[in-house]
Amino acid sequence: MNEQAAPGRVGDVRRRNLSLVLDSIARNGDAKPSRAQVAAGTGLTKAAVSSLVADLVESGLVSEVGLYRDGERGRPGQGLELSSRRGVVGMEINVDYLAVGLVDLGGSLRFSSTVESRNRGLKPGAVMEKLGELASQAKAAATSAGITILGGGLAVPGLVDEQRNIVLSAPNLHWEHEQLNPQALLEDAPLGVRLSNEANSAALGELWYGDGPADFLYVSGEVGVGGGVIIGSELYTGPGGSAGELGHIVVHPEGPSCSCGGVGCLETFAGQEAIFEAARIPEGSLGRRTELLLAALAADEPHAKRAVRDAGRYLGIALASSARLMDIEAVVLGGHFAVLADWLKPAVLSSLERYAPGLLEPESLTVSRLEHSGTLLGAAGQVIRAVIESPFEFILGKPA
Amino acid sequence: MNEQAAPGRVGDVRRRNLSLVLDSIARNGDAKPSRAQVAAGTGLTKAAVSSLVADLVESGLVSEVGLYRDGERGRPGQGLELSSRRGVVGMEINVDYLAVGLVDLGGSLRFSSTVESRNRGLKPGAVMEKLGELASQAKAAATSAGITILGGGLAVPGLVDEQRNIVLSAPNLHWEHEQLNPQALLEDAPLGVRLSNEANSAALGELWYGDGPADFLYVSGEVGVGGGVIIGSELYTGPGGSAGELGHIVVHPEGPSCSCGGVGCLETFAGQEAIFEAARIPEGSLGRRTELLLAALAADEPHAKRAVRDAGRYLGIALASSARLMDIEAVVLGGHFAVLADWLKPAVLSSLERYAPGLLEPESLTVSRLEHSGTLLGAAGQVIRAVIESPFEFILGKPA
DNA sequence: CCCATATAGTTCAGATTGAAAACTAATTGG
DNA sequence: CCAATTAGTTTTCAATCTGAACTATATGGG
Repeated sequence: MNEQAAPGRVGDVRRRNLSLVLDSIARNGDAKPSRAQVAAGTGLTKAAVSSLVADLVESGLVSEVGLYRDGERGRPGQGLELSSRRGVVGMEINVDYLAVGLVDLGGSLRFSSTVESRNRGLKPGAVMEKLGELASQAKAAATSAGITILGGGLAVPGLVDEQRNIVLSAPNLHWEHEQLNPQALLEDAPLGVRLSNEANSAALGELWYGDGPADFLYVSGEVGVGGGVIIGSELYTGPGGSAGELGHIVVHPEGPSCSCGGVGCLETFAGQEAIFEAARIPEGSLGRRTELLLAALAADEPHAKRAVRDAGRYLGIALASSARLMDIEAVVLGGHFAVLADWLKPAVLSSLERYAPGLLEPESLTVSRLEHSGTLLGAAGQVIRAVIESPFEFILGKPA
Repeated sequence: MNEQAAPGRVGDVRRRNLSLVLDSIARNGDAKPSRAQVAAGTGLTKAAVSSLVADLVESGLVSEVGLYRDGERGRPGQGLELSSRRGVVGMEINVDYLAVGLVDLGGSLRFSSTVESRNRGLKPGAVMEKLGELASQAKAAATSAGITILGGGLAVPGLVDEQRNIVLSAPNLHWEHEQLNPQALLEDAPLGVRLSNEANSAALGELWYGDGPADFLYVSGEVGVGGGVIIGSELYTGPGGSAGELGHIVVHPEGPSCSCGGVGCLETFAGQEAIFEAARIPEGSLGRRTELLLAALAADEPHAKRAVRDAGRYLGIALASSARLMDIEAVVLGGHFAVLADWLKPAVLSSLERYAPGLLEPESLTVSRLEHSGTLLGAAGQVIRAVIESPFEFILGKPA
């Protein structure tokens, strides 16, 4: 007999309802709902909510924050919120910088720090050591703010195997099948450290802490062109975990060869390198080249304008195909594309209009406002969401 | 408070376990498992399975089929199977034919009938009337076989709104926003008739009754080029229900204009019309033109060979992009593409190798063996799956 | 100032359900 | 014919929700 689904036990009902209550409190974070409001919102009885909230408060996930005084009749409720004394550390390794952030359960970024670091070509061990120093800063910040760190999320610009903590391939770091030990960054954290893809984390950050709708494609223009697909408020990673690889969609069958071995991939037209080259920006650091490009654009320099226009045109083709294939109705531009948005967006829109008229509303092509913190928030948020979705498991092994 | 998830009640556990048991019996259809085997397979106790099976037998969904006699020691078990006395009618409207089939809960096609019918341009009412005659045949077949019809599935070659029984757009029938009344085809069926898209149904048929793996893209070459995406053994329809539209992926930015208003869509290279035209097959009925094309290919006629090779090449580009974007690892060719597979497949494979080397194994590009019955089985199967997934709801309003 | 009214939250009986264990049923093999 | 073995049922128990009754704490009119 081949089976997979677990049988339903009576206790599963409580698991689910603990999550439901926690989620309800999380969604209404600003309102600090009372037990009675949670009961109304979830459809559970007051009795059940009381019992569930008691468990959540005891575990430290939820705190009571004083009484209501809204001038209404009746006994005032106890406001509930996700504990601001429990946090998760978001971390990011990128090609030219490292970053950490401390996010409390309510989603507030309580501390963050970024350092420049030329990571391309460095061994994972060296990079992890540098990142460890940043993580220590986050731990110190947590201690002084009285925050217990539950876990961490580490985003890298490449394809990862979350289960086994392996970076399968991060071409822009020149990493190939590298075993990491992210747990070492936060040794005492009961939930450990979760490895994730940078574009996917940024997409999730946009979903949870930005203004991404329930369904959208996040497009990250970094050195490569990555993407994160959000469907029904969930990250879609595909059966093998590598969905959203927008950069290697074929946008011109007679286009140039790509580093992936293919031909005419989007990345050969809209990757950072391709844009800089077409715009005739000389070699240099990424930050410097970006400055030069923006200056050239501002000065109406024809090569620069043309480079960005072409990138936008091919990005539009890729988006048209993606939207058709996956029925995507909104797109959020991030990374390099957010920086270039003023010049890029018109080209993308006119390309969309040419290749898939009427498919995407112009208003549904938006630009991320979170910038780098989006990735940190998303990386940490994945751990926070895991707790919200399975508080029961967390309560069992609770850390005091 | 904005909430969506329903609270977990104690009774939900039984709902879930009823489905689990029914699913276990369905998966092991040929083995006719005993209660004890179901218990072992699901992880439930024998006691729980006994109680659950009693409800399922009483509702008529499951029947006991005699004792085991496998020569082992111990009391023999009662074999269980999905009742072969309950069935669902699958129906299909396509451009040049109508079809119905009677499928029992176990997935056997107990009766089927197809008639040629030039439906393009006909009003939905006229087509539905013709289809009603075929449905009557299915009903008569059910009666004489002692099968109670629970519901039906109707597949059409276009985008549908399942909830409201509207065909939003079926360009090849020249239907645009047509309200149907599929319930009228099977008036007494307690579960009604479910409208669905033809390519999606065919994909599901391939999944449930063919040899499709848990994750694949079904590509249907009919008059248009459609697709059905199966992920984790589920149909992926996208937030708006129109995912899988492979036909309008842009495969050449300077390609011809497409009926969708776009440019360079796959359909302009690999749609039936495009292939016939490039192969210089004269106008005529679809069946006749297909015969001529196959004859020309067999005779090594250069235009025909080139037409199919080009179609394959562009199909390969679309598949490369799709596989990258959605992380798809297997493709099943159906419809026209299955008929042309011998000539088409080499071109698709070499195109894949050029545009996305190593992404898809040649063995994971397969050809459907179900042909037309795949769509019927898939259309009916959706109703069968709905019962398997929610037997509790079915038991409540059970028909005698 | 007091009490009717209203709202928040708790307590407790009742119902549903699966687990576990003991039990009954049916078969094989020595 | 009986021990061993496997299938399936019955019984007891614990978990957990609902619903109703109850307690707690506020507002506001007389």
